Amino acid sequence: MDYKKLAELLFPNITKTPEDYEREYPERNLPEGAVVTRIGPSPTGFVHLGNLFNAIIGERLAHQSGGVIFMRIEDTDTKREVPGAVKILIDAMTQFGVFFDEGATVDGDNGSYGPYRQRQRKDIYQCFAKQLVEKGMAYPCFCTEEELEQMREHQKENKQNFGYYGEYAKCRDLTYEQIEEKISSGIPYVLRYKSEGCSENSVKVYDAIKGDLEIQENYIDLVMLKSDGIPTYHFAHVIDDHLMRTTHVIRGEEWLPSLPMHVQMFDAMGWEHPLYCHTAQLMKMDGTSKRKLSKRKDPELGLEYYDSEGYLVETIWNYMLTILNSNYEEWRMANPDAAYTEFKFSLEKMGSAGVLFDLQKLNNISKEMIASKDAEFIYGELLSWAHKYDEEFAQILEANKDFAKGAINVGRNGAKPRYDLVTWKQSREFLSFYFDELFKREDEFPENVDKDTRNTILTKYIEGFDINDDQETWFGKVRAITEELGFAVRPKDYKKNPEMYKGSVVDVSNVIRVATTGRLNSPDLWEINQLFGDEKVRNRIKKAIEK
RNA sequence: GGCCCCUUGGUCAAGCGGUUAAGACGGCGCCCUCUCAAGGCGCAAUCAUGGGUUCGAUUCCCGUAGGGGUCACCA
Repeated sequence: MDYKKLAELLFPNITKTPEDYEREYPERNLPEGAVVTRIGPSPTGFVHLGNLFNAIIGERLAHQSGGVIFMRIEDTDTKREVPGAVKILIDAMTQFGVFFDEGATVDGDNGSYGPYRQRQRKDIYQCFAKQLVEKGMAYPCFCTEEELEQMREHQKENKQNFGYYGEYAKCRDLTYEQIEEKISSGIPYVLRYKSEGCSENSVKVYDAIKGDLEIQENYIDLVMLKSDGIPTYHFAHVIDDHLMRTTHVIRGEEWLPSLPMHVQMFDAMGWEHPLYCHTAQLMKMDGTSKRKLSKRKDPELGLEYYDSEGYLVETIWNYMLTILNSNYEEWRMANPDAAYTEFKFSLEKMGSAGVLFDLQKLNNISKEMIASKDAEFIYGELLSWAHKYDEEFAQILEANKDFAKGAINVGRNGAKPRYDLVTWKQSREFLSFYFDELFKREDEFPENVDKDTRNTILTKYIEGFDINDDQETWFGKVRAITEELGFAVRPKDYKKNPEMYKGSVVDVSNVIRVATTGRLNSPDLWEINQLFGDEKVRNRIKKAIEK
């Protein structure tokens, strides 16, 4: 077989040579040890946690080493492409704090190793494919979907390994004449790599996360180019990451099974493969077993979820870094105020087992993060969240700017600040009672205080109320009412001798609390009163007194 | 079914041949306390399993089980 002739038949329009591209995309001029990596999302319009997970690893690795991270759009599957997905992708990454040095942008490219959209790289792939055909290492395959389906059925029945290989690789030994005839009669074909591998052999590959891997050699004649001339992931990965001079390939471990194909292809091209970093999958508890997070079942897989719940980007990063690097949490405790960029991220500290996504832990980090911010900042973030998700609340926040900041700050001035706010969505609920527009009685008055007594408490309270009282004086008055009405001033006394009292100061203050805040649980009442001012306090109490 | 990856408390995990097997989240209890949040103190809870190697295995090797992934002209 004259492979040169076959190559010309298959790729008559390809005139550039691999050498041309090697010259066009030279080695990068970067400092020693600089990491070049990328994220390669498909433009499906859905940006999930896994994308962010891997992007964060890449971002840290690249930027802490003086390297480069770029975005390459893997749009080889036209069927799955969603219009506008690139913008969604870039916006999401930007929003979550991942910035790229080069790569695809909304309306083009930025960088000298492009194009960064794989469909635009068709000629490049074909050039290298042509070279492989010339060397007799790739061949056209005319098998139809039905034939392949039958092949799989047959293999299944006979308990053989699935795939296009050996005796099943029917198109492998087609003559030039046969190929020419099929092509001239317009039969579609794919280009397959002619694998010389054998399932008996194994190859060793070092993975920066998993360690030494011993994997079965690839013996399948994988598809390099689909019938439309666009490459499959496998071929595109090899060509792109070589030409774009990627040093680290960070991707999910679902790629592990095809790793043999990739190293085989790199060998075939005569190139060194990049350092592979296969990350563990994000899991979720489902009943009693762990499972991979699923796009359909788990809303928290979509990045959109974290935005709508209202988490700080910083919180997400802190959580991600704690599950990504086992020593991050320790470092964070030692350096509570340091920026995460000061942490030295390392691949060695990454776990290789699947990680269960822990919302409680995330919330804990979020709580602490918000507690460390000042009211001005919190107000700003809360407001921009509200503009996006709850315009009514946004209007209220804007109309009561200083009051809102005061509400945020209740209980946060002392040495032990409150940790009330977890997410913006939750904050909206938590803070709602401060605002008359949103105020409503959410909890019932204490049951052991009858209606008349309750009204008496509230009436006496409002009679003696003076906004200028300091906290001690104010509570002294509550105590006085407590005593006067036959309640125990000290809760312990009531506990010891419940028959001697109607209740305790707890009940009395809870009556006042529910009247003031609509809730049985609230931050310090005196502080709330100070924020409210005389009129508002009196109004709330008056409204609570039932005739 | 083949192949591959993974396995320390409920969760994230430290450990890298000899430890009372860290720490964090969560849970529980106590303290503080007018409620809640926070805080302080404490408690419970882990080496999947069987065989080796070794004076000694959570740690090294092999098997088994369990979990996960993957076997497309999807990535």
